[in-house]
Amino acid sequence: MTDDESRFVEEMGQMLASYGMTPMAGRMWGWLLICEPPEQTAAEIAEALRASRGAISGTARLLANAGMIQRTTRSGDRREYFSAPPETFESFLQSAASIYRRFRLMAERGLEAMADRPPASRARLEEFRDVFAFVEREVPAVVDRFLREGAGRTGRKERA
Amino acid sequence: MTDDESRFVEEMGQMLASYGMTPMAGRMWGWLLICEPPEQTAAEIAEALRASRGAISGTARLLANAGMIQRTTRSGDRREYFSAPPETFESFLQSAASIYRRFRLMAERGLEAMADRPPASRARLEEFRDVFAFVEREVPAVVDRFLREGAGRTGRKERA
DNA sequence: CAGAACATTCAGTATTGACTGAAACTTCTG
DNA sequence: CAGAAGTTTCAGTCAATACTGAATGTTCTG
Repeated sequence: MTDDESRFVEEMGQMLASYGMTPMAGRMWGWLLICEPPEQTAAEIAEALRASRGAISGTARLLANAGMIQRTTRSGDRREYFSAPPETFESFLQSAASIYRRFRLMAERGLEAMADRPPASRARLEEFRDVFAFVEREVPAVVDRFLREGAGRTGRKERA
Repeated sequence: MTDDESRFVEEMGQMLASYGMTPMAGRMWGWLLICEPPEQTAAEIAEALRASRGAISGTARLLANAGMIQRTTRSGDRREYFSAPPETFESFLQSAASIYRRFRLMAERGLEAMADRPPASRARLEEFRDVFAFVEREVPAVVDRFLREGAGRTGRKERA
């Protein structure tokens, strides 16, 4: 790993950490975005990032749950391979969009909590809920539109 | 504050904390979404949340920077009033959308770091950049569309 | 300008939580 | 089935950081 690459990996670590993930999650994702070959074993990643196997294991699960990486296996090989292919960007975006859903649901819980308050008091939270409900509906549509409009432009394989 | 309201405030604290803000930021925002009157002084907030003045001060700046609350003053009153009116939801969304920009910029930094690598190796990051650039462009448009389409529906004052 | 009312800063404390590394577990090979 | 190769779990350590509260700074009033 060159110095520039190492800096990129480290900055990605800080960035994802600033959004509530762990630094290691950012480092691992960053590394999988630039590494060669694109598929790496846990051991390779641990060595590249100079991290423990335990950290890689936990972080891999976190990233996979967020839809940010892919785990693949090969027959006759006990090892697991991790990668961050283009498909994961979209699933990451879609899972990121679920944040809007969480906010809307929170607003609805709040409205239940203040069920017996006058309408004027509730108006703020109702508006809050409406704004987020709208974005929650529209963002997935934006990502889908990229898949259709943008697919050819970047030479990516068309899907579905 | 009723038990239900207190639970809402606390859950909002946990939720924003999970996205990299402080629990206090979430509590304060949550409280400002449901409190009566909608505008509250630092002293009132500190008492409601049973937090120190110092915490309120720092958190208020954080939330104001993120566009999530408004600070207002009144002539002949040294105190500052905090509130979370509907306008702030949109500015919050817009600042949330800037996250896509950060990701795109990060991809571009990464591409610089691997400038002398073969095109096949760079393809992943290029795709990454393209996806996020697309969403970065489109999400503000979604929010704007809400402002136009949704304004009447929720009885909110039309703007601009 | 003195003093009161409020806001901010910051050093210190307590808590949280990220990471390590050894032990336990799983899965494949001969 | 024994052993090897790999992965996951988890108790413990250490660093990061959220919050407190006293001291400092600021702004308005008489």
